[in-house]
Order: sequence, then C-alpha cells, then structure tokens
Amino acid sequence: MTEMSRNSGQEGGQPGRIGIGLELDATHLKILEVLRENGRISVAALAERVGISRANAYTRFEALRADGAIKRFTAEIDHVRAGLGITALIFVTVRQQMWRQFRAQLAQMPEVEYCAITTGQHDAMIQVRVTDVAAVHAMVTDRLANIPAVKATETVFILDEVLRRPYVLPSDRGPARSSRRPPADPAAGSAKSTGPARSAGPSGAAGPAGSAGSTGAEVPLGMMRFVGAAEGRAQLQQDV
Amino acid sequence: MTEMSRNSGQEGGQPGRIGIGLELDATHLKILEVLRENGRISVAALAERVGISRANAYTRFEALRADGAIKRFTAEIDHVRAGLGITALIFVTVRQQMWRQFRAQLAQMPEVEYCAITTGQHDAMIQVRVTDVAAVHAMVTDRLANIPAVKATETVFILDEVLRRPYVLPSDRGPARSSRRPPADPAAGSAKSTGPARSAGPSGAAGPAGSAGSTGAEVPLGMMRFVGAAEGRAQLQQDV
DNA sequence: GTTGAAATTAGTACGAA
DNA sequence: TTCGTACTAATTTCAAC
Repeated sequence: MTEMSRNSGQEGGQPGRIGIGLELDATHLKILEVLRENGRISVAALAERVGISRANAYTRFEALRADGAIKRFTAEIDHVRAGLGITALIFVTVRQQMWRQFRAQLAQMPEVEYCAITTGQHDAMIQVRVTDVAAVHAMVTDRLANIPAVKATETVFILDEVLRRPYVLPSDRGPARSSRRPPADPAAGSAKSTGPARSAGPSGAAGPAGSAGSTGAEVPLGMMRFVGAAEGRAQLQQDV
Repeated sequence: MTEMSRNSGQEGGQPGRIGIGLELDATHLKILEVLRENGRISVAALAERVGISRANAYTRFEALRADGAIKRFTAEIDHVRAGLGITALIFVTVRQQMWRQFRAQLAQMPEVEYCAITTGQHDAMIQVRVTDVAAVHAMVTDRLANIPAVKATETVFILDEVLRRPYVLPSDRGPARSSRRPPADPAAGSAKSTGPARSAGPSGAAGPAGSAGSTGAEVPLGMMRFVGAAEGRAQLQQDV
C-alpha cells in the first residue's frame, strides 16, 4: 500500500494525459502549505489561516484529497524513540532485466522506509531503519544479497538528519516559476527546521563514524557534475 | 483545538539525560501504527481501532506528543501535482570546519526537502524538489557552489520513487527475526470521505499484533562492504 | 463564494472498578 | 492504570444569502 508509481496515482485524470485533474491555484497551495505543517488542523482553523470561508475550505480540502494532491495524512514519528536508532542508505545496482523482481522483494522488507530509482553509478537507493548496526548487516547480506536482481550494494550510515521538510511546495520559492532567482517568501509558514542534535548512534553503535575525508576535487564553478546513468538507462540529464 | 501548539520539546526528561521519558509499550506502538497511516483519525476512532477506551487514548495520545515520539502531523503531498516534477539527490562534500555554515545555508534553501549527514565518500546527502532540470543546475552551480563550506558535489536524478512508508516502526518486523513475510497492511481508511472528514473508518480489523521486535543481533559483521570516509569510490562491483 | 444556525462530534473532568 | 459516563466546547453540515 505504499507503492508509488510514476504517474503518481491518477484518479481524476484521463488515460494518456498525465496530470491536471485539478487546477491548483494559489489558495490550494496555501492550503497545502498549512496542512503539511499541521496535518491535524481543523478545517475551520485552516480556513481562517488561509483567509477563506469555512465552506470553501471544506470544498477545497475534499477536492485536494479526491484529486490525489494530498495523498494521505501521516504522523512523523521519532524513530529513535520508537526503537529504531540506526538509519542507513543502501545503494543498489540492479540487473537490468530484473527490476520487477527487485521491486517485489522490496515490498517484503518492512525496514525499508524509502526507495528511489536513480541515475548515476547505482540504480536505486533505499533507506532503512533498524535497531542496530548488526541488523543493517543482516539486511544487506542475508536479504538483499539473496535477491538475484541485486548485483552489488554499497552501504552508508546516516549520522544525523539535519533537516526534513514535510513536503516541498512551489510556493516556497515564491511565484511558481522555473529556475530563476527566488523572491522573498510570501506567507510561507516556513517549516520549522527539524531540531538537530539527533545522533544516529547514541548507543555507541554508530558504525564506522567520522568522515574526515575529502576527495580533493574542488568543484569547478559553473560545471555541474552529473553522474551518468548506469547501463542503458538514462536520458534525464542533459539540459545543463 | 487541533493546533500543534504543544511544545514538542522535552517534558518528562531529566536534565542531562536525553532519553526515554516515556516507556513505549505495545499499545503505544499500535497507536503510532494507526497514526502514521491516518494522521487525521479522531481519537475516538483511534481508541476503537487500538482497543482501548477513549479516555485512555487521549492520555496516551497526548503523552506521545508531549514526549516527542510523535514529532508532528503532516500531509503527504503529490509533488508532481503540486508542480515539482523533478527530484534530485545531491551528495555534498563539506569542509570539515564549516559545518555550521553549511547547515545555516541549507535552511535558506526551500527546495531542499531532506538532508542527512552520512558516512562514506560524501558527507551529506540532500534531496531537492524543483520544477525542472534547469532548476537543479541552478541550485547546484549558483547556490551550493557559492557556499564556501561546500567542497564538491555530485548530483543524481530520481527517476521513480518506488516506495515510501510513512515511518518504519519496530512492530513492522514482528516478534522474531524476519523472514519473508508480507506486512499484511490493514488498509488504512485513507479513502475518500466516508462521512466526517476526520473519520478513519470504523473498527477496522486490528492490525498485526506485532510486538516490539528485535532483529537477530548475533550476526557477525563480516563481508558487508561499508564505505569508509574518503576512500575512493573506485571499487563498485562486488558480489556480496 | 460567503455567512449563520442546527446537529453531531470532540475534548475534558471525575468517580468507580 | 484504565474504563465509563456526563458535561462543555468545538467542529461539520446544511441552509439561505
């Protein structure tokens, strides 16, 4: 039930046409802005905060949900408090003919919180949350490695999560536009920055810590270093 | 009063010791389980679904929030629908004396949805959502590259987000070590409005009564390939 | 798209098991 | 602690403007 798909789950859209089942105006975005920071706000309070009538707020609220612009409401849980103190990223190289199998296996792994298919050196990145480092090891060697679709993995620990915004919205950038200079934030109730100081290894099990290293290569200004796609799947990174 | 005005800071914690202000029992986890899939469920419905009284549910609900186990409630938004069709990961190498500056600059970038400090070749990974590919380029070259703290970057595009779970919980893993077992998701009442906007569907089947689980901790750290700091990324191929 | 009133529900308090 | 109930305040719905 946590599956996602490229088209982001259409409901009101016609086949063959990705996208707009509902034209989102500034008010819609404002609603989303409030809702992403306080998913439990009452519609009445929401209306007041957005500056519209309650009935209007109800209508739009329902429309956003029915349209799929709001996918669901969720509680952000402190995973450390919940007993999952270790977070790791596993970069996976997948045999290109076995994507389906790979995805199917992923669904069987409850410790996986997020998985994205990427360009670059690897094919996918998965984020896992577990109780201890040993569990990461078990996950990688016992489970991932046993999937034929998995050709190679590379694991990295997360030492701290500096920032997590509920969901980025275009309004954060001012008038929804492309790449140009962002004007000042309007009424963007800027996301309260996630508190720092949450280490991934309070139990001392932080694994290979430290990142003293430097790869040396200075960034060549004006030149962005895109990593090419691995083996026959790419096509997203020109336009630079 | 559904405002999130409650302070999410410590309340039950003693000074000098960050840690368990609240012992989470199976009921607490069950509450979290429901809440992460339907953050707008009413406490009454939550109580029914968890199998406790309404008063008890209110008490625990507030305790979880005050304790910080629940950090906040948020709406998951379809970023494509919202106008942000491009997602990218930027791996950043940071000059080690300038972390503070780096973090400060991050807060100024609204397109950043997530940032984690990692072990491995790079020091941080940031996830950005923008309208188009050019915006990624602008972001990396105009903004990131201008931060003195940033020594180098590496960018990768996300082609598809295969799965995102609201938040992983220990109960997902069941009591014992995991094998291959589907989590048996008891479909959340996230469907369309079935009555009041905050309802979650009455008395769904109780979820899997998983208890606090621990993954087998006696796995010897062996052949897993942890990426150390600053080691070159030369070797990529390795069958685990 | 807005306001106002009715019906329902949510949140709180308190005694009992 | 947890439950059950009664009471008060708030929310949602539905009407008319």
